Amino acid sequence: MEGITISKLAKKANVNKETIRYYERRGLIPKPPRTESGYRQYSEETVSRLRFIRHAQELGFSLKETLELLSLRVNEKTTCGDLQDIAKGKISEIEDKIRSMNKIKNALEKLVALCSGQGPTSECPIIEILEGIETFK
Amino acid sequence: MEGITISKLAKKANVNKETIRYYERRGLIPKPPRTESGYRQYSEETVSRLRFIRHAQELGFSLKETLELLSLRVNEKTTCGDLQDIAKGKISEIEDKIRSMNKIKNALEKLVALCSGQGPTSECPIIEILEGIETFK
DNA sequence: CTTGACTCTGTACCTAGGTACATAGTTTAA
DNA sequence: TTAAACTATGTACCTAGGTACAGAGTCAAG
Repeated sequence: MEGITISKLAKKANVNKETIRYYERRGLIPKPPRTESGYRQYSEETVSRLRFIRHAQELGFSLKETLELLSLRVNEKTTCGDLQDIAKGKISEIEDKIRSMNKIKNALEKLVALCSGQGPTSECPIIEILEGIETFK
Repeated sequence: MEGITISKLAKKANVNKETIRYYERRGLIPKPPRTESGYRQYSEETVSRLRFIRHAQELGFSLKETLELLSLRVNEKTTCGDLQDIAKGKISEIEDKIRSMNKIKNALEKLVALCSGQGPTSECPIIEILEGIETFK
């Protein structure tokens, strides 16, 4: 068999076979040529493509965003600056998330500080505060 | 009608009606008494309960964890210290998430720094690196 | 007493990112 | 040549946290 079978590709790119078919459905990887009996035949290019997708995921891009990234790449009008803008946007997004996580962390730390760690839950300020009306974000 | 109807409750607790029914199914709020015709009749207590759930959600607890929190509360053997441990565990979890987000942010910042912001995507280091074999986390 | 606003149940649908089958056909190695 | 190991398709299922109907019954105001 010429070309890489789906299992081989899955191993090479370290993803699940079903995930490859799922990506094909979502349009993240092109529909590969088939053998006469219908088996998918992949090239090394698809390995890079899957690697691209995986890296983008690791950077916090969703599959939808990754698809946009892949589409931008083949668009002649897209410039390096466009990609830079996208990356910068993602950085802001991540900064927002980090800020929000820190707020949550601070709120939890306040709860822990208030609680003596002793006695029944009926006297626990953690519960009391969770039930309270005031938001403490 | 004695008791609070589902719509009133939804307004008071600032959640969707369907969400209330969903929480009932998930066991997060107790099944309320019904009128003869089958209408749910809530008490003020449920308002606090919903408030509890919402606050827990804001603190990053999942519905499953919130259910555990609610169950702990009614367990006589649970101490204030148990709750403190749970809150502390949540703090560690959040710290892990923040660390991971910072890694992603750093990686993205490296990409942006490498990219001149000019020229076609074919020469963009962002694309090149996303395609590359090395992980740059 | 009618009409609009409300409630009930059940089920389907949604996003995100897949995983797991069942059933049928194909390829390969002993 | 036959059994194991592959592949195909389609569909259902999973977590998380809900939302949106449809169709039927109920309640309250004018």
